[in-house]
Amino acid sequence: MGRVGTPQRRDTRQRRAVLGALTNYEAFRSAQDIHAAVRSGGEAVGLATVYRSLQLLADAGEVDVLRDDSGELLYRRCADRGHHHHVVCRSCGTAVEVKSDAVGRWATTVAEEHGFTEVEHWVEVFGTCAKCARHTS
Amino acid sequence: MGRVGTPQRRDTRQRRAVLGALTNYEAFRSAQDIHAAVRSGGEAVGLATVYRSLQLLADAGEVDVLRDDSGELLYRRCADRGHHHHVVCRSCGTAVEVKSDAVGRWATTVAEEHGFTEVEHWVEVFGTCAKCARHTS
DNA sequence: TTATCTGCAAACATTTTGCAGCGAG
DNA sequence: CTCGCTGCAAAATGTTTGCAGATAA
Repeated sequence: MGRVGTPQRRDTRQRRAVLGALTNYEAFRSAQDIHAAVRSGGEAVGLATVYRSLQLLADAGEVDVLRDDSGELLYRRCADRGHHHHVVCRSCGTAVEVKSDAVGRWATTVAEEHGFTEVEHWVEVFGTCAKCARHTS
Repeated sequence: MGRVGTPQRRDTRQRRAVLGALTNYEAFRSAQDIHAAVRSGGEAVGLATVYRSLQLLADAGEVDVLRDDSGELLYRRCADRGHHHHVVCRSCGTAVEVKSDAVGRWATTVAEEHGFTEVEHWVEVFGTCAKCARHTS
C-alpha cells in the first residue's frame, strides 16, 4: 500500500538560498530573476530547483504569485499570509499589500446572483510607482 | 518617408470565419479551441492566422481576453464594449458580464494613496456555474 | 498593381520532467 | 539506509515570426 499525504520536507542549502532571496524583498520577480539573484549572491543553484522551490513555497502559501502582462509568473514573499491584493508597479515590480473585504464580498455576491458557486476572485492593481514616475519623466 | 499609422484592414474569408466563431458564443475559449471550432465548421484556416486575427480583434477592443490558471489566453466577444468584468466558470468557460464602478474607484483610490499613477485594475471572478455544478455533483 | 494576408515551419520563452547521483534525516 | 532533492538536458506548451506565395482593393 502506497504512501499517502505530504512527503517530508528537507532543509537544503538550495531552499534556504531561494527563501533568503525572497525575504525582505519588496518587488515581485520572475523565477529567472530570482535565480540570477541567488547566483550573484554566490550560491550555486540550478534553475529547475528554483522553479521547484518556488512552486513548493507557493503551494504552502509562503509566497504570493501573479502573472505580468506577458504571462510570466512573478513571486514575492508577503508579510500578510491571509487573503489580500497588491498594487504593483508595472515598471519595477514593487508592490504594496492591500486588504479589502469589500471587494471580496462584492465578487461573491455578484457571482452567486448569477448562480455560481465556489466563488474565488482575482484582483490586481497595476500602476507606476512614485520612484519610477520620477525616473521616466 | 515611411508610412505611419494603422494599415488597411482587409476583409478575408479567414477573418470572417474567426469572427463568426466568436459571435454569440458565451464562453471564453483558447485560440486553439477557436481554431478547432472554425475547422470543424468546414473552413480551412491556419492556426497562426487565428492567433493573428484574435490579436487584431483584441487590440481593437472587439474581443475580451483573459488568462486561465495555466496561463493560456482565452477569448470572448462581449456585448459590452466598455470597461467591465466577468464571472467565469472554471469548468466550461461560460462568462457573465458584470459592471462595477465601485471596484474601479476603489482600485484607483487605494493605488493613488500609495503614490501610484496611471492606475489600471484587473478583476476576474471565477466559480462553478449552475450547469456545471449539476453535472459534477 | 501593391500592400496586406495567409500557411507553413521554424523559432521562442517559460516552465516542467526524466533520470542518475547526492545528501538530509 | 531511505527517500526526497538536485542538476542537467530534454521535452512540453502556448504563442510568435520569417518568408514566399496568394489575394483584397
